[in-house]
Amino acid sequence: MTDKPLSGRKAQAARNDTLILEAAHEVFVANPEAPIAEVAKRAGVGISALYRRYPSKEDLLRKLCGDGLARHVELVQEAVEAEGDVWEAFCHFMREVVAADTASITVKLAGTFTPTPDMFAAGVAGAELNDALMRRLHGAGVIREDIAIGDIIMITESLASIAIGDAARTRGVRLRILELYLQALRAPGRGPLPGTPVSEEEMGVRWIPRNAKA
Amino acid sequence: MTDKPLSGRKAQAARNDTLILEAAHEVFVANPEAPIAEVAKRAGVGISALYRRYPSKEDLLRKLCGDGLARHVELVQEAVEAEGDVWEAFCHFMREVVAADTASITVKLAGTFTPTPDMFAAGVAGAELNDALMRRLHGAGVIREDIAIGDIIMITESLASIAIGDAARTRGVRLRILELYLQALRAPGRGPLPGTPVSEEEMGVRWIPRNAKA
DNA sequence: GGTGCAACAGAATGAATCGCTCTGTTCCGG
DNA sequence: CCGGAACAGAGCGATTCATTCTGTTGCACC
Repeated sequence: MTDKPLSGRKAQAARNDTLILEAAHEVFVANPEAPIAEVAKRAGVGISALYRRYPSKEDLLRKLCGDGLARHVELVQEAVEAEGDVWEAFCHFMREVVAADTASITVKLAGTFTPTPDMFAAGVAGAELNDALMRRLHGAGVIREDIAIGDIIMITESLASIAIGDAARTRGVRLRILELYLQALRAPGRGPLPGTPVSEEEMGVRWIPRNAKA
Repeated sequence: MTDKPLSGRKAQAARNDTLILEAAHEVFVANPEAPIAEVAKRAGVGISALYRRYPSKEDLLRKLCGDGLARHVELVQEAVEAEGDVWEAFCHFMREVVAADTASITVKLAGTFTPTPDMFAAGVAGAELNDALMRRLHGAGVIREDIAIGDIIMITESLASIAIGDAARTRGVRLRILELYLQALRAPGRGPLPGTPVSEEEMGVRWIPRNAKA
């Protein structure tokens, strides 16, 4: 049982695993309502290769969203635990979030499937880490005092909506605009902000599946 | 021929005109692919009331988008011609753009219909006015030097993507985040921006209808 | 009080889309 | 040469939606 060549059908299967996930990510970020056939085409495989792995489209979506969420939680954790300059850790975190496109996936796909308990758990864990991150930033006095976590989330989501040209160009532009945000977020602010930040409950609504009748 | 009461069927018809447009705006901003029946329901009229006014869904979309574009051009013009504080005029302009939701409509609907020559003309006029506005801002030295019009457009579009709670709440949050942007845009910046602004050509692509085969 | 018609509501239609299943094919391991 | 895992993609059935069609209503005018 060597594991280098892993030749033949097995190899193709293993390759297809990641091929499919990558294709699905690209396709569904570009268009959350894309047909499953488009994912297959992008991955260069047949439809049955998809259904062999996931019992239904919803399952694939769930997997994708779960991965995105997990990655996001990972990034927040890193930011919370990072040693050294607190502000730099935050900037790095934000750039990573934009680059990994985790906000795109979670926001655009939210409501297209019924979440699993695991995802709820991850969501809760993420929320707590978010709070920890904010406390850390405020404690160090590096971020404007009137900024709450809801603002940060709105920012990442608004950045995720930017799409122009190909994926690389899109990322470049998002990172450019992100820099504007970062400079604006840094304490002290140049002036007060109107309104109130978005609260946890306001965001939670999005996770209920959009099937119920009016 | 009094024109106050304008009783009976005529009155209802006139009322329906605006009712339908408002409903269509709300519905399509919330979901650009919404069925025409939803617009009818929101407007509280039957489907035939729509088809009496617009030959097809595409025509309605065009009308909506055209109106949004026209309004946008109006706002830019005001900003360019405004007397007094240049920066204040710009801030006012941005707040109006966010409040009027013109970016939402034009971006989300772009590509869902074939544009008319008029719309191209309006687009060109708008682009020129945009440039004039930027020249004015840079001339007065109130905006960061490294900001181009493409950045401003990305900003308005990213703001337009924010949606949470009802329309009023959404607008409040957008205005809040806008304030962050405005503070970041004000000269002098706190640091350089990476990448390059989005160019005119990059944006133009979106207006070609999304029908052609791959 | 009847008549024509503009304006309307909403059901019926026909075309398209899409998730999923099913049939047949390929190619590796033994 | 055989069995079966893995696959490609056509076909099916359900759903969705733009548009059309069939009445219905109420106003203006006689």
